Amino acid sequence: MSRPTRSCPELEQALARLSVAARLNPGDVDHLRPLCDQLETWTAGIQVKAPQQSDRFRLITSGWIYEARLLPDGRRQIFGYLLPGDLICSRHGSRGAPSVLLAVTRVESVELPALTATPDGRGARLREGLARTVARQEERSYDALLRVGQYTATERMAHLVVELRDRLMAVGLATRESFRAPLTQEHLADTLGLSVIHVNRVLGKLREPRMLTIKFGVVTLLEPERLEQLAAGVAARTSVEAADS
Amino acid sequence: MSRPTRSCPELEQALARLSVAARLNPGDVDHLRPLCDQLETWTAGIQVKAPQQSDRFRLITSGWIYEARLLPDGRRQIFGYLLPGDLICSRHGSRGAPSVLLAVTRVESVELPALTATPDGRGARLREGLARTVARQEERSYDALLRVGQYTATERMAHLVVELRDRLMAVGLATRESFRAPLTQEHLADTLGLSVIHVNRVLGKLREPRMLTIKFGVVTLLEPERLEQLAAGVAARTSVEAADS
DNA sequence: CGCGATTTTGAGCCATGTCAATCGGAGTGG
DNA sequence: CCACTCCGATTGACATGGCTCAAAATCGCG
Repeated sequence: MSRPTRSCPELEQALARLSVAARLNPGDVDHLRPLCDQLETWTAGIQVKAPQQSDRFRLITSGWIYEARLLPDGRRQIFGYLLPGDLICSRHGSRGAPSVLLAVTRVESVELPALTATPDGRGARLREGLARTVARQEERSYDALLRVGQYTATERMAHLVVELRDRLMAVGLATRESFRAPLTQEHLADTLGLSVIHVNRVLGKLREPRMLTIKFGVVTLLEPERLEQLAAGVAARTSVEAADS
Repeated sequence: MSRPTRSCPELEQALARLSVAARLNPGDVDHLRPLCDQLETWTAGIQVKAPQQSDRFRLITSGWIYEARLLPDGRRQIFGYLLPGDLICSRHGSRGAPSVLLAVTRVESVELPALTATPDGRGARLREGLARTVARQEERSYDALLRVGQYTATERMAHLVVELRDRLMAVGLATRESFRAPLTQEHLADTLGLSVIHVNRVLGKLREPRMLTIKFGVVTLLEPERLEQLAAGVAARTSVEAADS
């Protein structure tokens, strides 16, 4: 649970992604790496505890987490996913009404060191970078709101798939056309504000014209361009119907 | 545009609300008040510019603003509203894709002073308080996401009305049963992810059983309890239909 | 009084939801 | 290796919430 972490590809990828998102320079990353010694692992389906202190962060090195709020009658809204390279911080789980973090798969993470102020300004720089990264993560809720509030079911699906692809591409876990995703159609439904059955139909409608397939946890964007257009909300509604006729 | 502000009830209310949200103590408020000298006003319908620097804040003393993203084909998602006592900061308008702040009514605001570190820790305390307040404001996007993703049209309306009432009550601009809101049904529609016409129907369905009326910009919660239940997502779907039969 | 913006109403349709059943793969125990 | 089971994906029939179009009524305002 707290064994010193040997350098491993997952950690490197996560740090690389973090350094981009937080605009760190290589020196800062090198400084950070040996200090990431608090490894923690969660098994699939378990609830993930965010750090208590608001200034501590865990960096996900592998696995998927979703954040959601549950209603008493069983409805569930998934707010979004935390992927390798993302940060878990105390803010998660305290969005007005309580929300929960749940591991979709087995998840590994390292705790970033406490950022004490240093004379060379590195501490402040890191702190600021992490804050920016967390802010970016939170901004995704606005994308999600637009998606659910204004998009059609097909557009929503495209939007989500493109978002996940772009984020995974940044950590080297996706190409422009494909990535692995441990999501069931129920996850997709609760993320997009649709019923499971309608998600299935939408997937069928995107599969026929060979635009998108989701099979065995593998997402394949057969026509990335079309999907990106759909995701941007600029594709005429008709372009989908035209395709499958 | 930059005349010294005389003490006025609006400013006092806004400061009072801020002091609660940011957990300031009276001394801090007294310290802040005379420094709020940069008054700025926007007229209804105009775009509101957020402060450039990320550490500067404007406190709204009167008026309503909405934040939205616009799609090329005319669709619009309203993310939420900024009310008296809320803070405008640089983060607004930069949520991934660009979003805009638009004044619903005439809006007045004051710029809070720059927060320099002080020996007595007041600067740091204020800074932290403001950050917490902004964070709280942003958390509302998660409420909105749940609302649009999982709630029925009726529940969405109740949820929004209750949210606005609660926030306005905190600044003394609402009672438990009523408040003034400068929103058209089109605003409501774009906030709730519904069509204008359906908003109208929902309002009709809430008006008949005398639960809620929106008329002349005045929102009246005739049955606050029922609406609060609807807003919490715990009211059986049937309770509404039962009521209007 | 007349005009534009907003609200209201009606008819009809489509997207999406519900219910129920089947199918398929993955694991498990015999 | 097979039967069983469970979970997720798929399909069909059907119901309905919410959308579109069109038009009338109402309000706010000059």
